[in-house]
Amino acid sequence: MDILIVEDNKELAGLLCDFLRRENYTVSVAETGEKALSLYERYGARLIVLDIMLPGTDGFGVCKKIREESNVPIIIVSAKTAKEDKLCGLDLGADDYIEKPYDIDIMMAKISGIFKRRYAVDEMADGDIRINKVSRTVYKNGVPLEMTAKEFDLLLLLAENKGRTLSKEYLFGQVWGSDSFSEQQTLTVHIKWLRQKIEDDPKNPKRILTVWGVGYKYESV
Amino acid sequence: MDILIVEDNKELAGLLCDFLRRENYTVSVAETGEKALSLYERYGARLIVLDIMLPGTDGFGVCKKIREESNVPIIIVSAKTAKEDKLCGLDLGADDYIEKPYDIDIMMAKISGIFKRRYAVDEMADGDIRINKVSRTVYKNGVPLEMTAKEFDLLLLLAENKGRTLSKEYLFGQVWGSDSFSEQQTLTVHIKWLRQKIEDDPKNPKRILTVWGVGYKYESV
DNA sequence: TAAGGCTGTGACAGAGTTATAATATCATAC
DNA sequence: GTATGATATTATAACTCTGTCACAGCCTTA
Repeated sequence: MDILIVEDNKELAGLLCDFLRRENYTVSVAETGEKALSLYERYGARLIVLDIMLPGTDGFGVCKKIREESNVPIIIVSAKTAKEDKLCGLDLGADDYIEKPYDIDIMMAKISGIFKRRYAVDEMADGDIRINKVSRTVYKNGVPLEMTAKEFDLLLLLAENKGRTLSKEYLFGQVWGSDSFSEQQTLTVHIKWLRQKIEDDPKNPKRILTVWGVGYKYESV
Repeated sequence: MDILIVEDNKELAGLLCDFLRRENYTVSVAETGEKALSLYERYGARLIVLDIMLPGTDGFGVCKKIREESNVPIIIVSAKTAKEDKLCGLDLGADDYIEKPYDIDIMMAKISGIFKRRYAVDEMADGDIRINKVSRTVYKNGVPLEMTAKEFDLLLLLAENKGRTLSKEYLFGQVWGSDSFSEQQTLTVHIKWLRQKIEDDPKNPKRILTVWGVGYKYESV
């Protein structure tokens, strides 16, 4: 499981849950401290969003318990805004202390940031293609593809501009870092190699499309 | 170096610096983005406290540059309180975004928390490899491996950035503490020695992988 | 439909990068 | 001062990447 939300306000929990699932995280919700601990015991989590005011064991207690055995990132969320409460939460080992009500975009950004840094995931996905910028690996249906430096740069540039036609001059300038564009062929050859690696049928490219007389564009399958 | 403060307001920087030194952190202050980057390149840091409004390259630029090659914790501190600025900072990979003026106790708690979670971990484990930072020993399937200082530093750096491709320049800068990078070969030779110790089959490395034209990365088996 | 320009393909060689082994230098402890 | 181990350097080998070319095939336009 990716994220465990500990929150007794069902509406709030549901909202965050929806946003997270939309970003493809797997999420569970616990409404009491006890449930949170047992869920964490059984299934673990890669991040915990923890409310302080809970029936039964409160958030501080949950935080303390979890920290006894794990460094899993914990974001405390609370309507308690007193400095003492924040210090208490931080001392107990929470990674962050966010005041209620919070902005959902900020929360999402913090969560995604923790995942990126902690689990080294900075990926863009498009259909069965997944491009991991941090490790510079490309996956197709989960299978890693060996990419050379130039191939990776070229693919990333195209994929980040999905649907947009990029001129050959532009592509060359960005990837080769030069405006000379001496050899037109160089680019077409690299495009060919790229297609051989990521297209199902390199002869009939579906992802990296030629735009005649202009350049190339990346499209979803 | 433990903490790099990037802040052009000398008074503010001095204050934080004093508090931190009282807690026995080693601290440096950079007053511009450029200085920050060159200091980080040369000496590294275990945490960066980064102001946004700086003369020259602003904090966002510094953050971006650093994130291109490192997961070092970054706390952004700024008088800019707009949601967009916060999102921008978080998107660039900052661990936290603290508004100015901030409470020094909260800041100290956050810093100490980051150090505890991130560095006060005596051991890190990854599959059958266990790295003990205190004794500077590496275990493979419980069997201790003799590591030289350089080998250990290199392995730890790679392992702490698991999944992230680290450039040769960065690796050299961090382990050899120099930006000269005079001798490319030095690094490759040490990589080879490392592989001989921790890879099952040093000829077919599965943990320390070459990223052609870029550098190396550590991956779980 | 034919011509001309644009793109795709396969092969190859050279450039550049990395791996390896051997040797030299340095620091440290004895 | 010597022995030892760690580290740096060097030379060479092995390998991968990249750019180039020639030619084939395709698209567009007249």
